[in-house]
Amino acid sequence: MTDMTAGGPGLRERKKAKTRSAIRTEAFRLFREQGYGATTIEQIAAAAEVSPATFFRYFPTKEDVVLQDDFDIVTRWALESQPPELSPIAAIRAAAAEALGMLSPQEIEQFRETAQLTQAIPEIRARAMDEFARAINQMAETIAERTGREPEDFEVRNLAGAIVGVIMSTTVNAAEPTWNTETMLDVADLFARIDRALAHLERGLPV
Amino acid sequence: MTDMTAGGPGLRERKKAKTRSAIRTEAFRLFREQGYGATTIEQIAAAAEVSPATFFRYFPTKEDVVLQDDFDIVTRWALESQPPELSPIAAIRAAAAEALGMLSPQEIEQFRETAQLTQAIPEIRARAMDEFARAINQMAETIAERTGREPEDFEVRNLAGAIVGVIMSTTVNAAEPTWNTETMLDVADLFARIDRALAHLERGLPV
DNA sequence: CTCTAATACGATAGACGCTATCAAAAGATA
DNA sequence: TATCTTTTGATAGCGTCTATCGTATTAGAG
Repeated sequence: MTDMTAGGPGLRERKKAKTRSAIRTEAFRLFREQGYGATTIEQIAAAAEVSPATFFRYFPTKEDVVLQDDFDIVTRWALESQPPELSPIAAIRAAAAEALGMLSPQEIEQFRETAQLTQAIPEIRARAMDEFARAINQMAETIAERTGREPEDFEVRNLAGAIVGVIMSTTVNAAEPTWNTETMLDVADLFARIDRALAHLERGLPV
Repeated sequence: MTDMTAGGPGLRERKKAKTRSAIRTEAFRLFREQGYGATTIEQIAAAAEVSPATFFRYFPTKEDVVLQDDFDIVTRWALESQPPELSPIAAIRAAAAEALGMLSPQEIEQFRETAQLTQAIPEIRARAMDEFARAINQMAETIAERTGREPEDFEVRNLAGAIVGVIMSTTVNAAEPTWNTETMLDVADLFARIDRALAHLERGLPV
């Protein structure tokens, strides 16, 4: 038995991670240069130096190149490490701030580009909204743990829905988006709005 | 000048409505019999006795056959006809109950099938979630009218987000859906849950 | 180092959703 | 009837995605 296995992930895993990263990087570059719709899988595969078939081994659909980020894992971790005496909403606010602080400038840029594509491309936006729905279930589980109630509890799920809802309201654009590709998106500002929305919810949404 | 033009919609419009209805009816029948994914546009077009090209003239995508219902128009109308002294949430609750009452048994059945497909088919569910996002904007406009504030107002949009969020939480399944196609869906029960969720929100979401 | 089993890859073929174009058919107008 | 507009069908084509199969690479054991 050789000793190499103990160290890190094997050679195979490293190559896979490298290929995956290459595909994503090249895809985003092409999206920037030509736009999402005008970029084909064939082009992405060629740029990443893999076959088109290999693309689909790493990402089930074209949309997943954009959407499969690991950010929600970070958020979830940050949320679970909040002190239990905080109220659910307060814990989320603290976790969000913490998660934002943990992102490297590169990751922030990646996040920014993802968010931008999410707003601009209908298919991607739809998929992102679907993940909001799954977020309700996750949120319900977290709230259930903190309050000692069941994740299926109606009021627990309802609170989770309201939290996700107000976060959505900060993400979804108010006016018809004026898609001059110039519309920059400030990640820090987005998080500030989310925090403000949650604070408003905590006060009972007075209008 | 003949008198026929004065009466109702012309022959052209009637044929169009008929074709549209035929496509939808046949599509839903095939979805029931074979499932959504296993049904092709070609089959739907053949069953409705039109060409595949004509299908796309009536519905931009396959998903739209399921999703383009006129229910939200009904809801919107019911909402605007609520007395202005009601709070936004109370008005929505009253409007929902009223809208449900206005549906014929056929329309309820159509609604039921749509909701079922929406939960079962990922692509459709994603599209439906996207319409929830647009619903936030509509809701914000309605709330703005009722409260005399701007639709772009942060707190107005936030309240709209929370309302749509709790409605989502009643729609999205809690547990992993056990998709034995047997899982029936009771429309009246769904509306009851929505009403309960809004009442809970009105009380400030106590847990 | 060699052999074997497991795994990833590339190449190919094909189904399906969807778009574009153009000529034919049907409805409206006079 | 004659003319103009709208709707339709037929055809061709692009791009996403699936399935299959032979090959190459890696892991693990003798």
